[in-house]
Amino acid sequence: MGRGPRWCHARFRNFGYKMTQPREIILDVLSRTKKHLSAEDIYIEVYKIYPGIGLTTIYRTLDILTNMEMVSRYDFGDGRSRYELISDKKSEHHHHLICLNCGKIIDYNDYIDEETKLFDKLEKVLSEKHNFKINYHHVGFYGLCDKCKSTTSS
Amino acid sequence: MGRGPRWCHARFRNFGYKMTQPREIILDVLSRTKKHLSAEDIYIEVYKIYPGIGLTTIYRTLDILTNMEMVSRYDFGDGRSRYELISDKKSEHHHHLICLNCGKIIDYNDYIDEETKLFDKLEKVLSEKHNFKINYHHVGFYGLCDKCKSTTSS
DNA sequence: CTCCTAAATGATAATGGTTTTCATTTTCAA
DNA sequence: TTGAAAATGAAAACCATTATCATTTAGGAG
Repeated sequence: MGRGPRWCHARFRNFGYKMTQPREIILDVLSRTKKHLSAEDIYIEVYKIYPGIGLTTIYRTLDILTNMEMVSRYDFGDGRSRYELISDKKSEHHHHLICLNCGKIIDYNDYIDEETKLFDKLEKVLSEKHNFKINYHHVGFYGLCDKCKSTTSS
Repeated sequence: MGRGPRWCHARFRNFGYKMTQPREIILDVLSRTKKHLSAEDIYIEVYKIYPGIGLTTIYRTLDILTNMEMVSRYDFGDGRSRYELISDKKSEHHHHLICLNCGKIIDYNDYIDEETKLFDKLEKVLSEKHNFKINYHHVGFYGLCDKCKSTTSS
């Protein structure tokens, strides 16, 4: 997705939105990380550059970006949503390992071709069978990471 | 999982929990539905049979059942968790289609064998590669259901 | 069966992420 | 440059979930 500010500006326009400084900075923060940031994480980063920012604007911008399909929203079950810029590169498609103890998230794309093949087939079959328009899918493996496996008593 | 009250009672004991009437009723409600109930949904159902019930008990029991791996908790992104009794029958293993507009959830198990095969392999590879103990995985397809597809303007 | 203690319960209050409200500021096309 | 629509941010509201705590209950010991 990272085609620079020019491209983003046009895209915002196309969706009937205006490009503003807060939005630019939020996009910038998202593009500079590989982590899965929460709204507050993003707020803290944006605040360093633009202290006038309000948490509300973060939420509103993330909603817009999600609707524009520039950002994925994930619910990993820790009570807050996490956001990730969608890459335009197919090679960066990935899914997640989520640690139930510490919340650590690992991206993986092993066997992604096999997965893609199966999921393409599934999407086709399911969308026809249930007359369902599928926009995207989420896959997550939940468990205990390296550290928590040895630390946790459970 | 539905091996009757006798079996559940023993299982509770084994985990150091006591079997109580609220817990029995909650299990009963869960076993009588194929839907993906929220805590409040469950509260409403239990209330019909046992009006003394408190919402706190629903949450606590669901936590216990989740830890005992008798129940799956899902976050489909609508701001509330949903719960589903885990079946002991392999044939009832399934994943979900979630409507982003109305929240309708459809279970599917097409190509579940192929999926299982791929996921078993993935779990093996990923758990070794990242030294990660995988407990379970979630797969969800998000989009618009039959009705919402024709209704929604977006 | 009766007691006793730890566990469970439920009413209430608190928490915390997210959304709404609304007066003010900003964008951008004319 | 200007004006109308869109965006912003501070504050309050919302609402699912969790913590607190006094009371009740389950179920093993005797």
